[in-house]
This record gives sequence, structure tokens and C-alpha cells, in this order.
Amino acid sequence: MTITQLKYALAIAEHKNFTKAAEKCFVTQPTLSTQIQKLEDELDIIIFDRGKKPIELTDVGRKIVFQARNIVNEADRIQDIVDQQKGFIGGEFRLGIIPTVMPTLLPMFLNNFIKKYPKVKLKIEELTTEEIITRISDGHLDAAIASTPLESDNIKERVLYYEPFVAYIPNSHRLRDKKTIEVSDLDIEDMLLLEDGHCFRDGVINLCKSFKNQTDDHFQLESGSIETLIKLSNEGMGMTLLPYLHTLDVQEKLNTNLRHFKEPSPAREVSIIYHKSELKMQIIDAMYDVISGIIRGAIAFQNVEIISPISK
Amino acid sequence: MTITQLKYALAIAEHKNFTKAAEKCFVTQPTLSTQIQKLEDELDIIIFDRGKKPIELTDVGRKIVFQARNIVNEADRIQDIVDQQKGFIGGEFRLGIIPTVMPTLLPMFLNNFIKKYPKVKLKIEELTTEEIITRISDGHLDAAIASTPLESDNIKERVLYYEPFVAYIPNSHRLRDKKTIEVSDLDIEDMLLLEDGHCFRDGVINLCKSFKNQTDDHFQLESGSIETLIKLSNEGMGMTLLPYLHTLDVQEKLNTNLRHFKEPSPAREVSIIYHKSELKMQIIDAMYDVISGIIRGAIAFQNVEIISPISK
DNA sequence: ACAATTAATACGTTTTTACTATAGTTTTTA
DNA sequence: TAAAAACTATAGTAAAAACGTATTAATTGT
Repeated sequence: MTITQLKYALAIAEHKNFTKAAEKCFVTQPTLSTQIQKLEDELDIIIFDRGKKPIELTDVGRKIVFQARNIVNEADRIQDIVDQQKGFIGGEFRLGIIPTVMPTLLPMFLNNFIKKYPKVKLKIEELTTEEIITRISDGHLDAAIASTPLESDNIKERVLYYEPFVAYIPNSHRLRDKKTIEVSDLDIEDMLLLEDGHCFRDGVINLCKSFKNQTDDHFQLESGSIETLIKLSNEGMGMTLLPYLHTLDVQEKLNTNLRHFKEPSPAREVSIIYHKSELKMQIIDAMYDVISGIIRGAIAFQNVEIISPISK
Repeated sequence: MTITQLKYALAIAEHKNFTKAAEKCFVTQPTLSTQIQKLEDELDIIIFDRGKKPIELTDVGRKIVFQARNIVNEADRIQDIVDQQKGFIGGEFRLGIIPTVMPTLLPMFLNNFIKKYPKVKLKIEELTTEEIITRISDGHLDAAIASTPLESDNIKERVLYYEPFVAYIPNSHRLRDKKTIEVSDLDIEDMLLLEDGHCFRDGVINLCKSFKNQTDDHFQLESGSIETLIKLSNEGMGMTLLPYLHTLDVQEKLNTNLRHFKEPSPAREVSIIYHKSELKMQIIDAMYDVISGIIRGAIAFQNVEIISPISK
């Protein structure tokens, strides 16, 4: 049994196809065939059921592959240890970011980060929290930036900042004349929300729920981007809530539409999250340092109340 | 990097000597030399400092070897999974047993176990609790039978039975006429104890301490075996405490010297313990079943108070 | 039934692994 | 302190393993 064979088995389990797996492993398909056969022979069990199309794992095969994942992960950490020793911060680093954080946070730290750590090959993807959790768990992402706490077993969280909710209140709205908003002012019925799947949407719903026992899920307008929410709001479709960093982008003439919450302001917790195995921890540490250094200048709220990002 | 190379590195780290490590790996010394060089080249670090005699690990080397241990352990579990699938209970199984359990428990279950699982090659060693903890942690033991709780981080415990302490009181002892003993009757000053290192000794000391604030460690007589304790006691050197199973061996004519404690009787907890990685869990399960099946006929106390086996 | 897809097999080549023999060092012993 | 012993590194070689190309075999979809 070799680590290579285990990697091959993992690739096949993932792609359910020898040929594609072979490509991903940068070898030919016969190489995979023979190596998997050798592994199966040595263990004297069948890992893959080639009878079915696409290929399926046998019961033992599933356990073997699960354990192979552990072994390969642990093996990858050897390189990690070496990198740490050499003070080397580099290699591929796959980062997921949730949609409501992406456009504001990414421009703030990206330049800074790639300048400071030019050897890191960043691969950034915009993903929902749910997708992020899946991909961190199965090793397709090294880390992600998401709203926390997530209460996910094999994922660790490290808080980057607390980002208050800010109300965006258009002309002629009933709350227009208030200087500061209170949570009890909110009515989910005239609140513009992001479409389903965004954790910021869930946060807002939780916030409103916490004061009104609103369980009716019948809302009128939903959008995929915060920019759209603002435009819809300007059209008089209702008020909305924005994450604080987004308000820095709001055009000056619309600035008057913003209302901060009375302290303790409701806020979302934004964290860098990663697998509990702590693979590539040096890069995660580096990214944490860069982001929290930058954010310190941008957000300086102390008195906040954290709103859960998980729909309940 | 191959699993084989990691195993070689582990062997060298353990023996601090290429030649001996090569023997343990069943290869020649040059094979080890070249493979370790290949590993070091690939990682571009030095693992072993050959400058010192005996060989020492470098700082990174220590971390690499630690991680190698993890990887090799995880890799071993592949065979475990296969064995489990096949319902195969076999292979080498290294079991440690503390001295005060060995002579009574081992004869009770050994025959039974090797008859039921003839393919398991048992290697049993009598070891102190301290030695057992070290050897389970570093993988030299697969499991052990010891008195618990141990509060050791990477060791799991599964209770086999509770074994009450029984007082052995010779003729003309001040407690001779009592039908049942109470903990408050005990005086550590006239108690015969096992020599240092035995957890049963620590248990007895804890028991006495719990009633008298006795911190003076000056005892007069100490012995290495419970048999000797009984003989010393018969010579009038004082009373002593025995684990219940030992009292079943006491000759009939000396039976009259035994006094049970008033319930709840002080007792030690005896468990099968193993590494948290749960390697060879099928065999551990099998052994648990055999022992607890046998012990059910021998010990049937319900009302006990557990005494810690750790000196405090 | 035929084309397309995909895994297995046959076979040659390259790479890797491990062996024997031996050289080069350091440590121990006389 | 010189000789012996212990130990690791290196060279060369044989065996085994890994991988590639070419091809066959089996299955699926049209």
C-alpha cells in the first residue's frame, strides 16, 4: 500500500470514473487500473464496484476511501511542517468567500496579501456558506471567509471582525425621520431581503424574529445582490439592511439614507474558517494577520450583539 | 515520500541507530541510509543529526517523526478496516497488565481467549501503570489492563469491573474482632504496602488519606508482591489490603483473616485501556467481551466507592 | 447494430528499491 | 595512542515496481 495508490483511489472515488481520475492524477488510465488492482489484491477486498455505471464504492470501499482521505491529509502535513520550518508561505491556497463579504472585503486585502506573500497562488471562489462547509470538509477548500458561528463539527473558526447591520431607509419611509434605529422598529414585512441561500438573509430574518414571532415566510421581493437591494429600496419598495462595510461604498448623495442602530448594534461575526486538521495553517495565519490588520482601520465598533447566520 | 520511508524514519528515531533500525525493518542498513536520504532530499531538510552519537533528531526532524507516527498509525487502520470487514480477529496483539491484576485475572481469561480467538498472537507484559501509559502512547502496546481513571489525554478507558478492597487482618490485630471494616478504622501506620510504583499502593494511600490527613510518607515495610504482604502480615507485621480477586486465592485456613468493608465498599476500577486512535479495536472488543463475561461470575458487587489509582 | 465510452490487459521502458561490497568516520578499547 | 570495533555513506548491480503505449473487451447510448 502506497500513498500514491491511496491518492488514486481518492480520485476515482471522487470522479466515479477511471479516465477522469487518471487525468487529475496526471497519469494514464491503465496506470490507475493496475495500481488500484494491486491495492485491492494486497488488501484482498474489492474497493470499487465496476459493475455499476457510474462506478460505485463497495461498503468496505467507502470505509477505505474515508481512511485514505485521513492518511493523505496527514501526509500533506509533512510538507506543511517543512514549509513552516523554512518560513515559506506559498503554494496553492483555495479560499471560499460568501457573496455578501466578497465585494467589500476582497478589494481591501487582496492586493496587500499578494504583495506580502507573492508565492501563494490564491484561488478564490464565491460560494454560499453551505457550499463552503461541504468543500472545507472534503478538502476542496483550504479556508473560507464566512459569517459565524456555524457549529460545524470539523470546521474551526477564527473571528476576523464584527460587522454591524446598518439600515438603509429610502425617502418617505415610516422610519425615515429616526436618527438611530432600534431592532424593535424592524418589520420583516417591509424589509427587502436577499434571495434564499444567503446567510446575510438568514441573519436579517433572525434579527427580526428576535422581536416579532414572525414565522411566515411569504416575502414579496428578493434579490441576489446588495446593490440591487439598494436600488429597489430607492424605488420605494421598502427599507433594507446592509452590512457595515457595504455602506462605505454607498454613493455620497445616498448617504443620507443610512441609519445606524442604537448600541448594542446588531452585527454579524465574520471569520476565517478552516478544517480542524489545520492544514496550511501558516497561510491561514498570514491571511488572518493581513485581514485583521486592515479591518482594524475600517471597523471600530465595540458594543455589538452578534446575530446568528444560520436559519433556524 | 512513501509510507515505507516514514516507517524507516520512525525506526531510526526510536533506536537512534541506523543499523539496529534496519534489522527491525528487515532490510539492510544501506537501504535505510539511502531511503532516508531520499526523503530528506525530497523535503529538502535534515531529519537526523548524524553529527551526534547516538544520532539525534533535528528540530524539524522531531516534528516530521511525530507526524510520521500519525501517518503510519492511520495507514495501519486500513488493515484494521479490512479485518473488520472480514470478521477476522487476528494478528499480533500486545497487551500490558499491571502487576496486581496479572496473577489473578490472566489465568481466568487467557485460556478462554486463545481458544476463542486462536489467530490472535498475544504478547503479554507485566508493566506498571506509568510504563503502560508511555507504551500505549508511543504505539508499543495495543492495549492494557490497568486501574482507572487515569486522566491521560490520548488514552481511552473501558471499565471491565470494580474490584473491592478486602482487609487482611492477622491474629491479635486491634481490628481482628470486627466483622466488617470501615474506612475510618484504617491507619496507614500499621498498613503493609506494596513498594513504590504500584498503583494499588497509591489506591490504598488515597483511601487512608481520605480519612486521615496523612502526608507523612515514612512507612516501615514495603513489598513487591501481594503474596509477600500476606506472609508479612501473618508474621504480625500489621494488616494489609488485598484486591478482591486475590482473596479467592487465599488458602482456606487463612480465610478467617479476611474482613470485607462495610458498603459502599472502597474499590478499584479495572479497565481495558487503549490509544484514542482505536487501532485493533476488534481485538480490544473481543477481549473486553471475554473478560467481562468471565468476571460477571466472579465479582458481583454493586455498592462500591471508587478509589483513584493515581498518587496525588 | 454501430459508434462512443470506458475499463482491463499485454508488453516494453524507465524508475525505484534493495542488495552486496566497501570505503570513510567516529568511538571504544587495549 | 594505535588498533579494533561500531557505525554510516557510497558504488555498483539485480530485482521489482511504476508507468507508458497499444490494444482488447465490455458496456452504454443512439
